[in-house]
Amino acid sequence: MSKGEHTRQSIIEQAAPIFNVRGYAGTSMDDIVKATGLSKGGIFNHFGNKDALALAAFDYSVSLMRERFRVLVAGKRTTRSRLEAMMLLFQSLIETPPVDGGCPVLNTAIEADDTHPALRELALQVCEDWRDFIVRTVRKGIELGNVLPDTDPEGVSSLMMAALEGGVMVSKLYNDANHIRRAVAHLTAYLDTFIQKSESEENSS
Amino acid sequence: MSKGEHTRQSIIEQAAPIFNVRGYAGTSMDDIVKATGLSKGGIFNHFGNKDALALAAFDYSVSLMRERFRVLVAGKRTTRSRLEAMMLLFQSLIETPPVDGGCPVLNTAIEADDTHPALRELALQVCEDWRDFIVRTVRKGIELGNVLPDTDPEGVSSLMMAALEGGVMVSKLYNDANHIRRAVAHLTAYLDTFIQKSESEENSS
Amino acid sequence: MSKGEHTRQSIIEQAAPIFNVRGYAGTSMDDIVKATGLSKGGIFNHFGNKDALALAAFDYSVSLMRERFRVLVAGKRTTRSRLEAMMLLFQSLIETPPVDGGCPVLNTAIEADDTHPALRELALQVCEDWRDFIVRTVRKGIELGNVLPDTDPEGVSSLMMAALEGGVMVSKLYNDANHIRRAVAHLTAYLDTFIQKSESEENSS
Amino acid sequence: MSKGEHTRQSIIEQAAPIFNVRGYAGTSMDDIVKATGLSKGGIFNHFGNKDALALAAFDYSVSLMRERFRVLVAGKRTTRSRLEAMMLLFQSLIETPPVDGGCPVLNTAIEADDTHPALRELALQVCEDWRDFIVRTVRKGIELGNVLPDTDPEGVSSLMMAALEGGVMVSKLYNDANHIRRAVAHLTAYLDTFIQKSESEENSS
DNA sequence: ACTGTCGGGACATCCCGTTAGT
DNA sequence: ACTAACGGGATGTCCCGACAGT
Repeated sequence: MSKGEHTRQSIIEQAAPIFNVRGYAGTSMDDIVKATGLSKGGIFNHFGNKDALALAAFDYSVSLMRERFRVLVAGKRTTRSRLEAMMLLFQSLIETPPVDGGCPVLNTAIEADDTHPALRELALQVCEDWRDFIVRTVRKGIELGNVLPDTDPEGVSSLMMAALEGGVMVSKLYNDANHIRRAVAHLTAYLDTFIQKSESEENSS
Repeated sequence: MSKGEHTRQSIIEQAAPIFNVRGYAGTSMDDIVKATGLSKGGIFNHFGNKDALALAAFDYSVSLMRERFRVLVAGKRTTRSRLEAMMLLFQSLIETPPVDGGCPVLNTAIEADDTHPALRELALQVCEDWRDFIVRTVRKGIELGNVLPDTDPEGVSSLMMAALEGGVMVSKLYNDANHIRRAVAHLTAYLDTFIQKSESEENSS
Repeated sequence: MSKGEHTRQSIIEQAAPIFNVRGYAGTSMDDIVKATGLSKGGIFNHFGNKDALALAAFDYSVSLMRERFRVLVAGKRTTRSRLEAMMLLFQSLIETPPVDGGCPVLNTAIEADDTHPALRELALQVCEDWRDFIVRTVRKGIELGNVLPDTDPEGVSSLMMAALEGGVMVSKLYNDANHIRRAVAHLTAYLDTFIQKSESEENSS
Repeated sequence: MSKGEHTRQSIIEQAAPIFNVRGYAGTSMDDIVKATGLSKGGIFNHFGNKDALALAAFDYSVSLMRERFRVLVAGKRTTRSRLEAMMLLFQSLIETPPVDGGCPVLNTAIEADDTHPALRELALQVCEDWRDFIVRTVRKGIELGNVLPDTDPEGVSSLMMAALEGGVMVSKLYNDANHIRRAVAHLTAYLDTFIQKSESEENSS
């Protein structure tokens, strides 16, 4: 990585938590200047404007979540364990946050949905990835016969995303991890209502 | 209502959706000036600063939700119907929004939790009221024998708040009411797992 | 005094120390509103604008000094005692201030001399009255033979005014009455250099 | 001097007389903007806020007086000539002002003593320097035997500062240099009452 | 005579982005 | 690639004064 790219990456890494905590409108370029120690020009060299930086920072925050998810889901083959990995991802957002400020998708969706199309689009994309993961996992379970055939994958994914993102919001508001934990506990129990108890690793190869 | 109070109320009513859509940091006093047609001096006469106006606007947005909830819960005596009223409240936020911009508690919690203690406190208060309603409703059901005695009221309330607020967020992000509807559908089914089927109005008098 | 006049006077009395402490530019009409408990309109009823109030307040502050001087000089017939009364007036400004903020003439002269002709004129008028008192007192002493005939009344008055106003300034800056006391002590000794020791009351009738 | 420093210095030099004439509260940043031709952003780049600029402007005005005093006192070894240099400094403030608006210490002390601790402190510091010069000069004279041993250095310094600052005020108010001249004339004569007539240069080496 | 309400503009400060210079 | 310096405009707040109503 060239020196310039290194600087660029460093800016992103330092900007990400700031945007995630204060929001797009609540963050000024000067905040980034102070955090990075660079000058204004130095930052604008890498990002044409505040928007471009915010987008990159969002991407970075999301990449931290993706990486964490990759680890959590590694080796998980069963429907249940894969869906549980997703739950643990969100629970870990509260318990051992990869970025300050909670879930970037949640934060960005809430701030940007009516005001900032570009950011909104990004958040939507990530959310869609997660929903897609759930939908595909459930579908595959159905195909494999581990999941009750009349299970609605869309219903499961909507519920999970809602309960997990909502759990993050409530836990952050109360500063109490129990809320997300209870949501996860419920979802875990919920899995049993449509996943066969006999499911085992060999099912999914 | 005196003329001044009328103006004040009018400012609040016009400011509420603006704050709810753009957020606190994303809303400028000039936005309010333009929306109300008043001058800056005229607005600062009623609200000492932006904070005071934002707080009042939040209160107003919440009052609209409270009023809607009051209607939804009116005459509802059973545990199930009362909890369903709460779900319908959030579902209606998407289907027939009382204020533009989604749930003010969600929006405010997300923006303010790390940056604006006064707003955060207000959001927390409202969230606590809702949680309290759920907890008390479940407890009463247990006392009356309609609800399975080992049901955890805190667990129910955390799950419901998470799934409903999260459902609002996801539905707004996708601009698709189906997500909150699916969350509500699940919760409705979930009620059956701890509420006696035989529950009827005469139980709670 | 009618009710209106009473209110007017009350406003003046409460505005005077505020203007004297914070200066004309540093005082806002809202400061006066807060201090009086009246509304803005109530004040503008009595004073067409901020200027008019400031002028009246200055006059009032000066009147307090005049009254105090009247008491100090009462019955004083000799050249020395009359000049000493003037010194005690300024010393008392520090030791037992009739208005907060020091000498209104000094304050107003400093702030207004280059910026506010009306206020400047007022301050100049009062200063001239004091100088005039000194000049006439010395002249009369010369006429009566108590004061050395080659004494320069203008010189005495310029020195006294300078040393007294300057003494007030230095004492206020240091918050230490000793500076004005030392200036007065010097002036008192200075009087002996041109006033006959044998001067006694019968000289001035 | 770098370009930035040059600009900064230029701002100070143009701001100093404005602050000295109109006072801190009476001067707006726009006044500075107009005087310098710079934009607001350009000025705030060099001074974080109005206070910082006012402080720097005060320092600059004082530095002009210090430089003038340095010239006046250069080569002056006798008690009398050194004290006379101080008098001439203040007299020159009226006759050939280094900054518009009179003595910055006087102006600042009057405006700031009850309202602006930082400015007050600065003014006090400078005043203390001057007083200290007088006290030390007189003390040295006593040690050298040129000054009457029972002379009170504190008394001399308080009187001189009072008469000189007060003289500046009166002369500015009347727009007539005679007042400060008369005060200086008196002080000059006053020196003879405690300084030996035979004092000559060889006394102080 | 006094209050309540409001307009219009000023004020200090912040903010995004650009440019010259190295 | 990075800094220093700056412009131009927006932002929250203050401030003087006006006016309607009582």
